[in-house]
Amino acid sequence: MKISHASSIDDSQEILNFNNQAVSWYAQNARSLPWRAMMGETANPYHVWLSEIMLQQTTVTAVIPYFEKFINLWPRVDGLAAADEAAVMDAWAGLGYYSRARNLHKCAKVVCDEYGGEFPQEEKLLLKLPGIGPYTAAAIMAIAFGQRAAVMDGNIERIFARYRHVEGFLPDIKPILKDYTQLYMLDDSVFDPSSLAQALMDIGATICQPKRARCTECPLSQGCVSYLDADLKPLDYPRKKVKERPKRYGVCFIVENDSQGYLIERRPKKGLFANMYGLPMHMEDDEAEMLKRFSGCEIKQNQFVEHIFTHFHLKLYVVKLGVGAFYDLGLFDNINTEWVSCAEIRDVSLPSLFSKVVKII
DNA sequence: TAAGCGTGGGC
DNA sequence: TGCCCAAGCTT
Repeated sequence: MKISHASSIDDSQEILNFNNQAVSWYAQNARSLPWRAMMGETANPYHVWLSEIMLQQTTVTAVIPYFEKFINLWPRVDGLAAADEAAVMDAWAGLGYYSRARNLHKCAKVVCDEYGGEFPQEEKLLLKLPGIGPYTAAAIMAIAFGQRAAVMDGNIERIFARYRHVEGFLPDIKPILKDYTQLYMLDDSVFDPSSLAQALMDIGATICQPKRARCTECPLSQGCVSYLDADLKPLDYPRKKVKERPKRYGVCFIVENDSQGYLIERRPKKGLFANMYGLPMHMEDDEAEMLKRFSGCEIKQNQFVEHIFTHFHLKLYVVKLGVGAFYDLGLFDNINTEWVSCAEIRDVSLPSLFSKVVKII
């Protein structure tokens, strides 16, 4: 049996079953999360928005402590808008994808300046806000405001790729999967869009997982093509094109000064670790060339940290040297530097890469 | 359009 | 250990 995504998708009874199964399952199995309004509670749009931004490409486990921290520091959006950008960046340190923090702060200001501190209840307007893209706008519409929206995150993509057996590779098949979300996520007079969206995300996170599919526990299995068809395996979908991760090399400089401590850098507003504090560093693609360039500063073969980014693998040598020697390397131009004392450096909010470096000092 | 952008955890 | 992965957005 082979069902193409073009056939028999007008089966309204099947779609109704899908919705019924998902929502009933959610009523019994919803995860309890700090930002989540449970049955009978009213959703807080600020909490929904903040959590959705933090959860972009980030695990629930990692987000929870940061969400709590932000809500304690800034219980409402107007407080966040009034905060210094540096304070927001510092509170975000360690969570990754730092442009999210900048956009979060910008977004809070727009919401306060242009919308009186209330998030607009229109998807078009939400999409214009910094850091809010198609997924997040739809999620806020559904979860915060209970309105129908085609919510499609990685979980929901995966569920529909398996449920409807969509061949082809991500991201090519995204438009097809998007069509399915619009088809299946029914009018809000029939099912609560908030429950439905969160149901699918919980099912994706706990049952229909990327590397494991607990199909016998899945409330959607009775309609799932790649489960029902003996020739298909749910785990094969969605297919993805694999990209290789290049290896890059760098040197990180511990610049000490007896009277003033360590040299740190406020990084540029764009690029890696945008706008965050860091230690002076330099990266290159070729290891031999880089070692040659810095042959003057006695790089030790066993003094390095490794760090895996989404798009490259970094081996970062760590070198101690004095101010004069550092100056002679010619890296000082365009670097926005500050001094911190030896005691303070461990208290500066740093991206995890630099925290690793500080630990081996 | 595709590349750039972090981090910690799971297997 | 090495690789994959998580509630994507921006340029």
